[in-house]
Amino acid sequence: MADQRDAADPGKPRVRGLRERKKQRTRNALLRVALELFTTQGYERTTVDEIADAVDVSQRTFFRYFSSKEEVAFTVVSMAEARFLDAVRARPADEGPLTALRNAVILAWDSVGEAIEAVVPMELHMRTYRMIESTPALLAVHLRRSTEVEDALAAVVAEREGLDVDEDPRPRIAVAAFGGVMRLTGRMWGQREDASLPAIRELTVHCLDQLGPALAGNWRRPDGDHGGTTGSGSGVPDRGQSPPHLP
Amino acid sequence: MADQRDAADPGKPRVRGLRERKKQRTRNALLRVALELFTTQGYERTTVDEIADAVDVSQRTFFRYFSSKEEVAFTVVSMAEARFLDAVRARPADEGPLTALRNAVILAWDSVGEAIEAVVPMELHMRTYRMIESTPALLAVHLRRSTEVEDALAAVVAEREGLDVDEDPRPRIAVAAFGGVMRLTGRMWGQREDASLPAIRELTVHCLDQLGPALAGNWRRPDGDHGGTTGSGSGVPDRGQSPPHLP
DNA sequence: AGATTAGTGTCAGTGGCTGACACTTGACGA
DNA sequence: TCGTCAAGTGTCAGCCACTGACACTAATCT
Repeated sequence: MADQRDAADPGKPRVRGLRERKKQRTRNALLRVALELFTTQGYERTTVDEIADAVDVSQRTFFRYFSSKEEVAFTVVSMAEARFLDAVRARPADEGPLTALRNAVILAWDSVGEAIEAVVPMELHMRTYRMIESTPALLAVHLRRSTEVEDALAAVVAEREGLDVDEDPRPRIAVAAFGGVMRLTGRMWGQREDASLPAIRELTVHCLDQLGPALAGNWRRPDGDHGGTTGSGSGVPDRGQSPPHLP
Repeated sequence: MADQRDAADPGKPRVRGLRERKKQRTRNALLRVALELFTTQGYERTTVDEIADAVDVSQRTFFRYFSSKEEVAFTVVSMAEARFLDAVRARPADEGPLTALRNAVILAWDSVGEAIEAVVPMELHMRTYRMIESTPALLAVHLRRSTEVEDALAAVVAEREGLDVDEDPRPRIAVAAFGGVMRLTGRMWGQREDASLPAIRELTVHCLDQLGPALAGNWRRPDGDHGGTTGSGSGVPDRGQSPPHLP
Protein backbone atom coordinates (compact mmCIF):
# COMPACT_ATOMS: atom_id res chain seq x y z
CA MET A 1 0.00 0.00 0.00
CA ALA A 2 1.62 3.25 1.18
CA ASP A 3 5.29 3.15 0.38
CA GLN A 4 7.79 4.72 2.69
CA ARG A 5 10.38 6.25 0.35
CA ASP A 6 9.89 8.98 -2.18
CA ALA A 7 11.37 9.45 -5.65
CA ALA A 8 14.31 11.74 -4.84
CA ASP A 9 15.55 10.18 -1.64
CA PRO A 10 19.21 9.57 -0.89
CA GLY A 11 20.47 7.84 2.25
CA LYS A 12 17.62 6.85 4.46
CA PRO A 13 16.12 9.94 6.01
CA ARG A 14 12.61 8.57 6.14
CA VAL A 15 11.68 11.58 8.25
CA ARG A 16 9.97 13.87 5.76
CA GLY A 17 8.99 16.52 8.26
CA LEU A 18 7.90 16.76 11.83
CA ARG A 19 4.25 16.64 10.94
CA GLU A 20 4.65 13.32 9.16
CA ARG A 21 6.56 11.80 12.05
CA LYS A 22 4.02 12.93 14.59
CA LYS A 23 1.25 11.41 12.55
CA GLN A 24 3.10 8.14 12.26
CA ARG A 25 3.70 8.08 15.98
CA THR A 26 0.09 8.76 16.83
CA ARG A 27 -1.13 6.12 14.47
CA ASN A 28 1.23 3.52 15.79
CA ALA A 29 0.39 4.40 19.37
CA LEU A 30 -3.30 4.01 18.64
CA LEU A 31 -2.63 0.69 16.96
CA ARG A 32 -0.58 -0.77 19.78
CA VAL A 33 -2.79 0.46 22.57
CA ALA A 34 -5.85 -0.81 20.76
CA LEU A 35 -4.44 -4.28 20.21
CA GLU A 36 -3.16 -4.39 23.75
CA LEU A 37 -6.53 -3.49 25.17
CA PHE A 38 -8.41 -5.79 22.80
CA THR A 39 -6.27 -8.76 23.69
CA THR A 40 -6.39 -8.20 27.43
CA GLN A 41 -9.92 -6.97 28.07
CA GLY A 42 -11.60 -8.35 24.99
CA TYR A 43 -12.69 -6.54 21.85
CA GLU A 44 -16.25 -5.76 22.81
CA ARG A 45 -15.37 -4.64 26.28
CA THR A 46 -12.93 -2.07 24.90
CA THR A 47 -14.43 1.23 23.85
CA VAL A 48 -12.95 3.58 21.31
CA ASP A 49 -12.97 6.31 23.95
CA GLU A 50 -10.77 4.15 26.10
CA ILE A 51 -8.22 3.71 23.31
CA ALA A 52 -8.27 7.40 22.47
CA ASP A 53 -7.90 8.44 26.08
CA ALA A 54 -4.95 6.10 26.58
CA VAL A 55 -3.16 7.79 23.67
CA ASP A 56 -4.45 11.17 24.77
CA VAL A 57 -6.29 12.11 21.64
CA SER A 58 -9.98 12.64 21.05
CA GLN A 59 -12.29 9.92 19.84
CA ARG A 60 -12.75 11.90 16.67
CA THR A 61 -9.04 11.65 15.99
CA PHE A 62 -9.09 7.89 16.36
CA PHE A 63 -11.66 7.75 13.59
CA ARG A 64 -9.49 9.93 11.41
CA TYR A 65 -6.76 7.29 11.53
CA PHE A 66 -8.94 4.20 11.43
CA SER A 67 -12.28 4.20 9.71
CA SER A 68 -13.74 1.87 12.31
CA LYS A 69 -12.98 0.00 15.48
CA GLU A 70 -12.71 -3.13 13.39
CA GLU A 71 -10.16 -1.72 11.02
CA VAL A 72 -7.54 -1.26 13.68
CA ALA A 73 -7.83 -4.93 14.55
CA PHE A 74 -7.02 -5.94 10.99
CA THR A 75 -4.23 -3.51 10.26
CA VAL A 76 -1.47 -6.04 10.74
CA VAL A 77 -3.34 -8.92 9.15
CA SER A 78 -3.76 -6.81 6.02
CA MET A 79 -0.05 -6.44 5.69
CA ALA A 80 0.47 -10.17 5.88
CA GLU A 81 -2.16 -10.76 3.23
CA ALA A 82 -0.55 -8.27 0.89
CA ARG A 83 2.80 -9.99 1.29
CA PHE A 84 1.32 -13.34 0.52
CA LEU A 85 -0.35 -12.06 -2.62
CA ASP A 86 2.95 -10.65 -3.79
CA ALA A 87 4.62 -13.97 -3.11
CA VAL A 88 2.15 -15.77 -5.32
CA ARG A 89 2.62 -13.30 -8.12
CA ALA A 90 6.37 -13.86 -7.89
CA ARG A 91 6.16 -17.61 -8.44
CA PRO A 92 7.67 -18.89 -11.69
CA ALA A 93 5.12 -19.44 -14.39
CA ASP A 94 5.89 -23.11 -14.86
CA GLU A 95 4.57 -24.09 -11.46
CA GLY A 96 1.05 -25.50 -11.38
CA PRO A 97 -1.61 -23.49 -9.53
CA LEU A 98 -1.58 -25.40 -6.30
CA THR A 99 2.16 -25.79 -6.32
CA ALA A 100 2.58 -22.06 -6.74
CA LEU A 101 0.14 -21.28 -3.94
CA ARG A 102 1.78 -23.77 -1.71
CA ASN A 103 5.30 -22.56 -2.31
CA ALA A 104 4.24 -18.97 -1.96
CA VAL A 105 2.62 -19.50 1.38
CA ILE A 106 5.66 -21.33 2.66
CA LEU A 107 8.08 -18.66 1.54
CA ALA A 108 5.91 -15.73 2.52
CA TRP A 109 6.11 -16.44 6.23
CA ASP A 110 9.63 -14.99 6.47
CA SER A 111 8.95 -11.77 4.67
CA VAL A 112 5.73 -11.45 6.61
CA GLY A 113 7.52 -11.87 9.91
CA GLU A 114 9.81 -8.92 9.23
CA ALA A 115 7.04 -6.68 8.05
CA ILE A 116 5.00 -7.34 11.15
CA GLU A 117 7.83 -6.89 13.58
CA ALA A 118 8.42 -3.45 12.07
CA VAL A 119 5.04 -2.33 13.37
CA VAL A 120 4.13 -4.35 16.45
CA PRO A 121 5.87 -7.11 18.39
CA MET A 122 5.19 -10.52 16.89
CA GLU A 123 3.83 -11.75 20.16
CA LEU A 124 1.17 -9.03 20.21
CA HIS A 125 0.17 -9.90 16.69
CA MET A 126 -0.30 -13.54 17.59
CA ARG A 127 -2.47 -12.65 20.51
CA THR A 128 -4.43 -10.40 18.17
CA TYR A 129 -4.91 -13.20 15.70
CA ARG A 130 -6.25 -15.48 18.38
CA MET A 131 -8.59 -12.73 19.48
CA ILE A 132 -9.90 -12.26 15.96
CA GLU A 133 -10.60 -15.97 15.68
CA SER A 134 -12.43 -16.06 18.97
CA THR A 135 -14.50 -12.90 18.59
CA PRO A 136 -17.56 -13.61 16.45
CA ALA A 137 -17.87 -10.09 15.07
CA LEU A 138 -14.22 -10.06 14.05
CA LEU A 139 -14.17 -13.60 12.78
CA ALA A 140 -16.98 -12.68 10.42
CA VAL A 141 -15.04 -9.75 9.01
CA HIS A 142 -11.92 -11.86 8.83
CA LEU A 143 -13.66 -14.43 6.69
CA ARG A 144 -15.01 -11.79 4.36
CA ARG A 145 -11.60 -10.28 3.97
CA SER A 146 -10.22 -13.73 3.26
CA THR A 147 -12.63 -14.20 0.38
CA GLU A 148 -11.46 -10.91 -1.02
CA VAL A 149 -7.92 -12.22 -0.96
CA GLU A 150 -9.12 -15.41 -2.56
CA ASP A 151 -10.72 -13.42 -5.33
CA ALA A 152 -7.47 -11.67 -6.08
CA LEU A 153 -5.76 -15.03 -5.86
CA ALA A 154 -8.13 -16.60 -8.35
CA ALA A 155 -7.42 -13.78 -10.75
CA VAL A 156 -3.68 -14.34 -10.46
CA VAL A 157 -4.02 -18.09 -10.89
CA ALA A 158 -6.29 -17.68 -13.86
CA GLU A 159 -3.86 -15.37 -15.56
CA ARG A 160 -0.95 -17.71 -14.91
CA GLU A 161 -2.88 -20.48 -16.58
CA GLY A 162 -4.17 -18.30 -19.35
CA LEU A 163 -7.81 -18.68 -18.37
CA ASP A 164 -10.74 -16.35 -17.90
CA VAL A 165 -11.92 -16.30 -14.30
CA ASP A 166 -15.49 -15.77 -15.34
CA GLU A 167 -15.47 -18.49 -17.94
CA ASP A 168 -13.68 -21.34 -16.28
CA PRO A 169 -14.68 -22.05 -12.68
CA ARG A 170 -11.57 -24.06 -11.91
CA PRO A 171 -9.37 -21.20 -10.71
CA ARG A 172 -11.98 -20.12 -8.23
CA ILE A 173 -12.69 -23.66 -7.12
CA ALA A 174 -9.05 -24.50 -6.63
CA VAL A 175 -8.48 -21.29 -4.70
CA ALA A 176 -11.60 -21.90 -2.65
CA ALA A 177 -10.39 -25.34 -1.65
CA PHE A 178 -6.96 -23.94 -0.92
CA GLY A 179 -8.48 -21.12 1.08
CA GLY A 180 -10.50 -23.54 3.10
CA VAL A 181 -7.40 -25.41 4.08
CA MET A 182 -5.54 -22.21 4.88
CA ARG A 183 -8.31 -21.03 7.14
CA LEU A 184 -8.25 -24.35 8.91
CA THR A 185 -4.50 -24.00 9.30
CA GLY A 186 -4.90 -20.56 10.76
CA ARG A 187 -7.39 -21.85 13.24
CA MET A 188 -5.14 -24.66 14.33
CA TRP A 189 -2.28 -22.22 14.64
CA GLY A 190 -4.33 -20.06 16.93
CA GLN A 191 -5.03 -22.96 19.24
CA ARG A 192 -1.45 -24.15 19.43
CA GLU A 193 1.19 -23.43 22.00
CA ASP A 194 4.13 -23.37 19.65
CA ALA A 195 3.61 -20.41 17.39
CA SER A 196 7.12 -20.14 16.03
CA LEU A 197 7.70 -19.52 12.36
CA PRO A 198 9.04 -22.99 11.56
CA ALA A 199 6.12 -24.55 13.37
CA ILE A 200 3.69 -22.53 11.33
CA ARG A 201 5.38 -23.53 8.14
CA GLU A 202 5.31 -27.16 9.05
CA LEU A 203 1.67 -27.05 10.03
CA THR A 204 0.82 -25.37 6.77
CA VAL A 205 2.65 -27.97 4.73
CA HIS A 206 1.06 -30.77 6.67
CA CYS A 207 -2.46 -29.52 6.09
CA LEU A 208 -1.93 -28.75 2.45
CA ASP A 209 -0.51 -32.20 1.84
CA GLN A 210 -3.74 -33.68 3.00
CA LEU A 211 -5.98 -31.76 0.68
CA GLY A 212 -5.58 -34.37 -2.04
CA PRO A 213 -6.07 -37.43 0.14
CA ALA A 214 -9.00 -35.87 1.94
CA LEU A 215 -10.90 -35.54 -1.29
CA ALA A 216 -10.10 -39.03 -2.47
CA GLY A 217 -12.80 -41.66 -2.20
CA ASN A 218 -13.05 -43.46 1.09
CA TRP A 219 -10.78 -43.13 4.05
CA ARG A 220 -11.42 -46.40 5.74
CA ARG A 221 -8.92 -48.23 3.65
CA PRO A 222 -5.68 -46.53 4.70
CA ASP A 223 -4.78 -45.94 1.05
CA GLY A 224 -7.60 -47.32 -0.99
CA ASP A 225 -7.15 -44.77 -3.77
CA HIS A 226 -10.11 -44.86 -6.14
CA GLY A 227 -9.77 -43.29 -9.51
CA GLY A 228 -12.10 -40.33 -9.66
CA THR A 229 -13.26 -38.80 -6.44
CA THR A 230 -16.39 -37.05 -7.50
CA GLY A 231 -15.47 -36.49 -11.10
CA SER A 232 -15.91 -39.97 -12.45
CA GLY A 233 -19.43 -41.14 -11.84
CA SER A 234 -18.54 -44.15 -9.77
CA GLY A 235 -20.66 -44.23 -6.64
CA VAL A 236 -22.48 -41.06 -7.47
CA PRO A 237 -26.02 -40.84 -8.81
CA ASP A 238 -25.73 -40.03 -12.46
CA ARG A 239 -26.38 -36.46 -13.48
CA GLY A 240 -28.39 -35.42 -10.53
CA GLN A 241 -31.23 -37.77 -11.31
CA SER A 242 -32.50 -40.76 -9.40
CA PRO A 243 -32.65 -39.28 -5.98
CA PRO A 244 -32.65 -42.14 -3.50
CA HIS A 245 -35.76 -42.38 -1.35
CA LEU A 246 -37.22 -38.99 -0.61
CA PRO A 247 -37.38 -37.81 2.99
CA MET B 1 -35.87 -25.68 16.84
CA ALA B 2 -39.34 -24.82 18.14
CA ASP B 3 -41.73 -27.56 17.17
CA GLN B 4 -45.29 -26.73 16.31
CA ARG B 5 -47.32 -29.58 17.78
CA ASP B 6 -47.63 -30.66 21.36
CA ALA B 7 -47.87 -34.14 22.85
CA ALA B 8 -51.65 -34.48 23.12
CA ASP B 9 -52.75 -32.91 19.87
CA PRO B 10 -55.32 -34.49 17.55
CA GLY B 11 -56.29 -33.13 14.13
CA LYS B 12 -54.26 -30.11 13.22
CA PRO B 13 -55.38 -27.21 15.34
CA ARG B 14 -51.98 -25.60 15.45
CA VAL B 15 -53.62 -22.62 17.08
CA ARG B 16 -52.83 -23.11 20.77
CA GLY B 17 -54.29 -19.85 21.93
CA LEU B 18 -54.79 -16.34 20.73
CA ARG B 19 -51.60 -15.12 22.31
CA GLU B 20 -49.52 -17.61 20.39
CA ARG B 21 -51.17 -16.74 17.10
CA LYS B 22 -50.72 -13.04 17.63
CA LYS B 23 -47.07 -13.54 18.36
CA GLN B 24 -46.59 -15.62 15.27
CA ARG B 25 -48.32 -12.98 13.18
CA THR B 26 -46.23 -10.15 14.55
CA ARG B 27 -43.02 -12.04 14.04
CA ASN B 28 -43.87 -12.94 10.49
CA ALA B 29 -44.95 -9.41 9.72
CA LEU B 30 -41.68 -8.05 11.05
CA LEU B 31 -39.78 -10.60 9.00
CA ARG B 32 -41.54 -9.84 5.74
CA VAL B 33 -41.48 -6.10 6.12
CA ALA B 34 -37.83 -6.17 7.06
CA LEU B 35 -36.81 -8.27 4.08
CA GLU B 36 -38.97 -6.18 1.79
CA LEU B 37 -37.39 -2.96 3.00
CA PHE B 38 -33.87 -4.40 2.99
CA THR B 39 -34.18 -5.61 -0.57
CA THR B 40 -35.70 -2.43 -1.91
CA GLN B 41 -33.91 0.34 -0.02
CA GLY B 42 -30.83 -1.57 0.98
CA TYR B 43 -29.88 -3.00 4.35
CA GLU B 44 -27.92 -0.08 5.74
CA ARG B 45 -30.43 2.49 4.62
CA THR B 46 -33.20 0.71 6.49
CA THR B 47 -33.51 1.53 10.17
CA VAL B 48 -35.03 -0.72 12.77
CA ASP B 49 -37.45 2.06 13.64
CA GLU B 50 -38.68 2.02 10.09
CA ILE B 51 -39.40 -1.70 10.23
CA ALA B 52 -41.09 -1.43 13.60
CA ASP B 53 -43.20 1.51 12.51
CA ALA B 54 -44.34 -0.30 9.38
CA VAL B 55 -45.63 -3.18 11.52
CA ASP B 56 -46.89 -0.74 14.10
CA VAL B 57 -44.93 -1.98 17.06
CA SER B 58 -42.21 -0.28 19.07
CA GLN B 59 -38.54 -0.67 18.30
CA ARG B 60 -38.19 -2.45 21.62
CA THR B 61 -40.61 -5.09 20.45
CA PHE B 62 -38.61 -5.71 17.31
CA PHE B 63 -35.62 -6.54 19.45
CA ARG B 64 -37.69 -8.94 21.51
CA TYR B 65 -38.36 -10.99 18.40
CA PHE B 66 -34.98 -10.65 16.75
CA SER B 67 -31.84 -10.20 18.75
CA SER B 68 -30.35 -7.90 16.13
CA LYS B 69 -31.03 -6.27 12.82
CA GLU B 70 -28.78 -8.87 11.25
CA GLU B 71 -30.68 -11.82 12.65
CA VAL B 72 -33.84 -11.01 10.79
CA ALA B 73 -31.91 -11.08 7.53
CA PHE B 74 -30.72 -14.61 8.19
CA THR B 75 -33.93 -16.12 9.51
CA VAL B 76 -34.81 -17.89 6.29
CA VAL B 77 -31.24 -18.84 5.44
CA SER B 78 -31.00 -20.58 8.81
CA MET B 79 -33.91 -22.78 7.98
CA ALA B 80 -32.32 -23.87 4.75
CA GLU B 81 -29.08 -24.69 6.50
CA ALA B 82 -30.86 -26.80 9.08
CA ARG B 83 -32.60 -28.76 6.33
CA PHE B 84 -29.36 -29.42 4.58
CA LEU B 85 -27.71 -30.67 7.74
CA ASP B 86 -30.59 -33.06 8.29
CA ALA B 87 -30.28 -34.27 4.72
CA VAL B 88 -26.64 -35.14 5.25
CA ARG B 89 -27.39 -37.00 8.44
CA ALA B 90 -30.01 -39.01 6.57
CA ARG B 91 -27.60 -40.30 3.93
CA PRO B 92 -26.92 -44.04 4.00
CA ALA B 93 -23.75 -44.93 5.82
CA ASP B 94 -22.14 -46.66 2.87
CA GLU B 95 -21.78 -43.47 0.86
CA GLY B 96 -18.37 -41.84 0.94
CA PRO B 97 -18.07 -38.40 2.53
CA LEU B 98 -18.16 -36.33 -0.59
CA THR B 99 -20.78 -38.49 -2.21
CA ALA B 100 -23.03 -38.11 0.81
CA LEU B 101 -22.55 -34.35 0.90
CA ARG B 102 -23.22 -34.11 -2.76
CA ASN B 103 -26.36 -36.21 -2.73
CA ALA B 104 -27.65 -34.42 0.33
CA VAL B 105 -27.28 -31.01 -1.18
CA ILE B 106 -29.05 -32.15 -4.34
CA LEU B 107 -31.97 -33.64 -2.46
CA ALA B 108 -32.26 -30.91 0.11
CA TRP B 109 -33.30 -28.26 -2.38
CA ASP B 110 -36.86 -29.64 -2.59
CA SER B 111 -37.46 -29.87 1.12
CA VAL B 112 -35.88 -26.47 1.51
CA GLY B 113 -38.16 -24.96 -1.07
CA GLU B 114 -41.28 -25.98 0.81
CA ALA B 115 -40.00 -24.84 4.15
CA ILE B 116 -39.15 -21.43 2.80
CA GLU B 117 -42.39 -20.92 0.96
CA ALA B 118 -44.21 -21.56 4.24
CA VAL B 119 -42.71 -18.41 5.67
CA VAL B 120 -41.97 -15.97 2.87
CA PRO B 121 -42.47 -16.07 -0.90
CA MET B 122 -39.55 -17.77 -2.62
CA GLU B 123 -38.98 -14.71 -4.74
CA LEU B 124 -38.47 -12.54 -1.68
CA HIS B 125 -36.01 -15.01 -0.28
CA MET B 126 -33.97 -14.97 -3.45
CA ARG B 127 -33.82 -11.21 -3.42
CA THR B 128 -32.76 -11.43 0.20
CA TYR B 129 -30.00 -13.86 -0.64
CA ARG B 130 -28.65 -11.56 -3.30
CA MET B 131 -28.77 -8.70 -0.83
CA ILE B 132 -26.81 -10.68 1.73
CA GLU B 133 -24.15 -11.46 -0.84
CA SER B 134 -23.84 -7.86 -1.90
CA THR B 135 -23.89 -6.22 1.52
CA PRO B 136 -20.42 -6.41 3.09
CA ALA B 137 -21.63 -6.45 6.68
CA LEU B 138 -24.08 -9.25 5.94
CA LEU B 139 -21.71 -11.19 3.74
CA ALA B 140 -19.28 -11.29 6.62
CA VAL B 141 -21.87 -12.73 8.95
CA HIS B 142 -23.01 -15.13 6.28
CA LEU B 143 -19.53 -16.53 5.92
CA ARG B 144 -19.13 -16.98 9.64
CA ARG B 145 -22.44 -18.77 9.83
CA SER B 146 -21.33 -20.97 6.96
CA THR B 147 -18.26 -22.05 8.86
CA GLU B 148 -20.47 -23.00 11.77
CA VAL B 149 -22.45 -25.20 9.46
CA GLU B 150 -19.22 -26.64 8.14
CA ASP B 151 -18.15 -27.46 11.66
CA ALA B 152 -21.32 -29.40 12.27
CA LEU B 153 -20.85 -31.03 8.90
CA ALA B 154 -17.32 -32.09 9.73
CA ALA B 155 -18.59 -33.69 12.90
CA VAL B 156 -21.21 -35.65 10.99
CA VAL B 157 -18.73 -36.77 8.36
CA ALA B 158 -16.21 -37.79 10.97
CA GLU B 159 -18.76 -39.88 12.78
CA ARG B 160 -19.90 -41.56 9.59
CA GLU B 161 -16.32 -42.54 8.90
CA GLY B 162 -15.59 -43.46 12.47
CA LEU B 163 -12.97 -40.79 12.95
CA ASP B 164 -12.19 -38.22 15.59
CA VAL B 165 -12.59 -34.68 14.25
CA ASP B 166 -9.81 -33.40 16.45
CA GLU B 167 -7.40 -36.17 15.58
CA ASP B 168 -7.77 -36.57 11.86
CA PRO B 169 -7.85 -33.35 9.85
CA ARG B 170 -9.36 -34.96 6.78
CA PRO B 171 -13.03 -34.48 7.67
CA ARG B 172 -12.50 -30.77 8.21
CA ILE B 173 -10.40 -30.42 5.11
CA ALA B 174 -12.87 -32.25 2.93
CA VAL B 175 -15.74 -30.21 4.30
CA ALA B 176 -13.74 -27.00 3.90
CA ALA B 177 -13.13 -27.76 0.24
CA PHE B 178 -16.76 -28.71 -0.21
CA GLY B 179 -17.85 -25.56 1.57
CA GLY B 180 -15.66 -23.45 -0.65
CA VAL B 181 -17.35 -24.87 -3.70
CA MET B 182 -20.80 -24.42 -2.20
CA ARG B 183 -20.12 -20.80 -1.43
CA LEU B 184 -18.97 -20.29 -4.96
CA THR B 185 -22.14 -21.94 -6.18
CA GLY B 186 -24.24 -19.67 -4.02
CA ARG B 187 -22.52 -16.66 -5.44
CA MET B 188 -23.05 -17.77 -8.99
CA TRP B 189 -26.68 -18.47 -8.19
CA GLY B 190 -27.09 -14.95 -6.92
CA GLN B 191 -25.78 -13.49 -10.13
CA ARG B 192 -27.90 -15.61 -12.40
CA GLU B 193 -31.20 -14.84 -14.04
CA ASP B 194 -32.64 -18.31 -13.85
CA ALA B 195 -33.09 -19.04 -10.18
CA SER B 196 -35.44 -22.00 -10.55
CA LEU B 197 -34.95 -25.08 -8.43
CA PRO B 198 -33.78 -27.34 -11.27
CA ALA B 199 -31.33 -24.68 -12.37
CA ILE B 200 -29.87 -24.47 -8.91
CA ARG B 201 -29.52 -28.18 -8.72
CA GLU B 202 -27.74 -28.36 -12.01
CA LEU B 203 -25.39 -25.54 -11.14
CA THR B 204 -24.54 -27.24 -7.88
CA VAL B 205 -23.78 -30.53 -9.55
CA HIS B 206 -21.70 -28.86 -12.20
CA CYS B 207 -19.54 -27.03 -9.69
CA LEU B 208 -19.10 -30.03 -7.42
CA ASP B 209 -18.07 -32.19 -10.33
CA GLN B 210 -15.20 -29.86 -10.99
CA LEU B 211 -13.74 -29.98 -7.54
CA GLY B 212 -11.65 -33.03 -8.36
CA PRO B 213 -10.37 -31.81 -11.72
CA ALA B 214 -9.66 -28.34 -10.36
CA LEU B 215 -7.25 -29.74 -7.84
CA ALA B 216 -5.55 -32.03 -10.29
CA GLY B 217 -2.18 -31.09 -11.66
CA ASN B 218 -2.18 -28.85 -14.66
CA TRP B 219 -5.14 -27.54 -16.58
CA ARG B 220 -3.48 -26.57 -19.77
CA ARG B 221 -4.04 -29.97 -21.29
CA PRO B 222 -7.78 -29.75 -22.02
CA ASP B 223 -8.58 -33.16 -20.53
CA GLY B 224 -5.41 -34.62 -19.19
CA ASP B 225 -7.74 -36.66 -16.99
CA HIS B 226 -5.51 -38.19 -14.44
CA GLY B 227 -7.10 -41.34 -13.11
CA GLY B 228 -7.04 -40.39 -9.48
CA THR B 229 -7.88 -36.74 -9.56
CA THR B 230 -5.95 -35.77 -6.53
CA GLY B 231 -5.91 -39.05 -4.71
CA SER B 232 -3.13 -40.50 -6.76
CA GLY B 233 -0.13 -38.30 -6.33
CA SER B 234 0.04 -37.37 -9.98
CA GLY B 235 -0.17 -33.62 -10.30
CA VAL B 236 0.34 -32.85 -6.67
CA PRO B 237 3.79 -31.67 -5.61
CA ASP B 238 5.64 -34.44 -3.92
CA ARG B 239 5.44 -34.42 -0.17
CA GLY B 240 6.11 -30.79 0.48
CA GLN B 241 9.84 -30.79 -0.06
CA SER B 242 12.03 -28.75 -2.36
CA PRO B 243 10.82 -25.17 -2.05
CA PRO B 244 12.30 -23.58 -5.17
CA HIS B 245 14.84 -20.78 -4.93
CA LEU B 246 14.44 -18.51 -1.97
CA PRO B 247 13.63 -14.83 -2.56
C1' DA C 1 -64.82 -12.36 37.95
C1' DG C 2 -60.42 -11.86 39.80
C1' DA C 3 -55.58 -13.19 40.05
C1' DT C 4 -51.71 -14.23 37.19
C1' DT C 5 -48.39 -13.37 33.79
C1' DA C 6 -46.93 -12.92 29.00
C1' DG C 7 -46.28 -9.27 25.81
C1' DT C 8 -45.81 -4.45 24.92
C1' DG C 9 -44.68 0.62 25.15
C1' DT C 10 -41.96 4.31 27.15
C1' DC C 11 -37.88 6.23 28.78
C1' DA C 12 -33.26 6.81 29.67
C1' DG C 13 -28.69 5.57 28.58
C1' DT C 14 -24.34 3.44 26.15
C1' DG C 15 -21.31 2.93 22.30
C1' DG C 16 -19.93 3.28 17.33
C1' DC C 17 -19.67 6.64 13.97
C1' DT C 18 -20.29 11.27 11.22
C1' DG C 19 -20.64 16.24 9.85
C1' DA C 20 -19.69 20.97 10.93
C1' DC C 21 -16.90 24.41 12.73
C1' DA C 22 -13.38 26.60 15.28
C1' DC C 23 -8.67 26.38 16.93
C1' DT C 24 -3.68 25.03 17.13
C1' DT C 25 0.60 24.30 15.04
C1' DG C 26 3.94 22.66 11.50
C1' DA C 27 5.36 24.16 6.67
C1' DC C 28 6.87 27.53 3.49
C1' DG C 29 7.62 31.66 0.74
C1' DA C 30 8.64 36.68 1.01
C1' DT D 1 11.97 36.39 10.75
C1' DC D 2 7.38 36.85 10.10
C1' DG D 3 3.06 36.22 8.32
C1' DT D 4 0.20 33.07 5.51
C1' DC D 5 -1.67 28.69 4.57
C1' DA D 6 -3.34 24.36 5.46
C1' DA D 7 -2.96 20.03 7.85
C1' DG D 8 -4.32 18.03 12.06
C1' DT D 9 -7.06 18.21 16.10
C1' DG D 10 -10.80 19.03 19.65
C1' DT D 11 -15.58 20.06 20.61
C1' DC D 12 -20.26 19.61 19.91
C1' DA D 13 -24.45 17.94 18.19
C1' DG D 14 -26.74 14.14 16.30
C1' DC D 15 -28.01 9.34 14.11
C1' DC D 16 -28.56 4.56 14.85
C1' DA D 17 -28.22 -0.18 16.97
C1' DC D 18 -29.07 -2.03 21.18
C1' DT D 19 -30.23 -2.68 26.45
C1' DG D 20 -32.21 -2.36 31.22
C1' DA D 21 -35.96 -0.85 34.09
C1' DC D 22 -40.60 -0.13 34.95
C1' DA D 23 -45.32 0.59 34.23
C1' DC D 24 -49.36 -0.93 31.61
C1' DT D 25 -52.55 -3.86 28.80
C1' DA D 26 -54.66 -7.99 27.77
C1' DA D 27 -54.83 -13.25 27.24
C1' DT D 28 -55.05 -17.14 30.36
C1' DC D 29 -56.06 -19.78 34.41
C1' DT D 30 -58.85 -20.87 38.59
